[in-house]
Amino acid sequence: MPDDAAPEDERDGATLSLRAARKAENRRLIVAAGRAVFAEIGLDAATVRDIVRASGLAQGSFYNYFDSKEAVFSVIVDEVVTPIRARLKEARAAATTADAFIGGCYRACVALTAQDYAAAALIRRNQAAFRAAFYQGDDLAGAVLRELVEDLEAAVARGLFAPHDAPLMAEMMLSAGVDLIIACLNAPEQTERRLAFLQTTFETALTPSRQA
Amino acid sequence: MPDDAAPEDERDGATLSLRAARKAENRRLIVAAGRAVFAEIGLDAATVRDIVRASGLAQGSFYNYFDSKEAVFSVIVDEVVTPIRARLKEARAAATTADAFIGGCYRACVALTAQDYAAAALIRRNQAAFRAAFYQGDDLAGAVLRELVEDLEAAVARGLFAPHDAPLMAEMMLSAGVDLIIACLNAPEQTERRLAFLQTTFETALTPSRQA
DNA sequence: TGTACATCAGTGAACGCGCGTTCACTGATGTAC
DNA sequence: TGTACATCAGTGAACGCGCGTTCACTGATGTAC
Repeated sequence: MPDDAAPEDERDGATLSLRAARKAENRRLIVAAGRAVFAEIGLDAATVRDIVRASGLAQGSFYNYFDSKEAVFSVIVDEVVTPIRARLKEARAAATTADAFIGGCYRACVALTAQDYAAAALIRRNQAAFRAAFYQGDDLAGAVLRELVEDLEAAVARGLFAPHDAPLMAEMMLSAGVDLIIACLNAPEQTERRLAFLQTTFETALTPSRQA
Repeated sequence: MPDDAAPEDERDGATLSLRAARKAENRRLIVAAGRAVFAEIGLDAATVRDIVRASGLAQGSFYNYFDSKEAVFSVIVDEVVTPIRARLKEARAAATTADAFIGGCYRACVALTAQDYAAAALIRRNQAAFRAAFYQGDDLAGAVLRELVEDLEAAVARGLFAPHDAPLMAEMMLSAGVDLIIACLNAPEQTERRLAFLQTTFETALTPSRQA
């Protein structure tokens, strides 16, 4: 059974041996091929052979790196989610107003769509898998939801938002974020309108007392 | 090519001939089998043979009724969406307060989950397909979104809600409805909490002036 | 440094399998008289 | 009503295909001396 985690052949900071470098490179090829295939036809429809063909390697090589297409997909989900997660945390930590908190989150989503089209297309084509990844609490992707809950509660504590059901609010905001990414990919010209709508709606919902 | 629409062999209200009755019955068997299979393993993973096996018919019979599993799925989507659509329209038409409008919609979603477990499980397992069906504007399923937009705009006109971006609000409410159905299937004990949250949140967002 | 052997990932043909779809045949149902 | 023929949906074996996975073989890389 191959190790599905990142290879750690680089013996303590030394440069990689030729062999280890090749392994790392081939692994990258397979993951990149998986990204392309999953973005185009989705996890369910994709086959191991599709990925192998797209990678340019021989059929048999795949199993030196992964046990299944699902293992590849899981690596890709982590790669896509990690930067989003970082940017979201950052945006909320910097927020001193409700406006900045909400707008920062959604602007980060839009930025992803603009900067990494492939990742956004991947999310669109594998919506259910990404939603599940975001919602399940245990792994890295689930952390996105967990951290949003924490940040919402902290924001309530320091008076940024009115008290509310933070776990459910977080789910709703996250779901709206996924919808936003997909919608902006399908109709980029509506991006600003959507951002404005989300900002107004969640601000109104989260700070009812300040509204007209 | 078989007709994928409902069979109309019943010559103008006369009782069905034996043959036509058998055809109708077999068609029903295939659709019912499709419901079970799609709910369990999803459209993508399902095969024509899975459906045939579940129906009890012979392999070859399938193609007397449908061209593909997708054709079966599309019939099922219509069957599931039609009653939801009717109940939603009804609930909103009867609403004289913002509360009743919002609560009525989501209570209708929950009622579906409670009364037709199979349909809810089908939506959960085929989330992407149902979301797409709800969002695309042309067919029956797309009508759900269209009608919600109309009803929101009418509600604004008669002063029930404050003015807002109705098309985007409708999308968000619909998305939250799908999430609600799935969440209530996964954790029925949270149903009331979720209903209360949606009601509070959307009422606050839609009638900001009346909030504390 | 050079040589000889050990290691290990790459290769692609080959396996068995389940798939979608077809089609000649059957037999029940419908029709004409 | 009864009989003879026409119609048409049901049947399941059979087809070719692409799939996941394996494995004996190769040859480049690494190691020992």
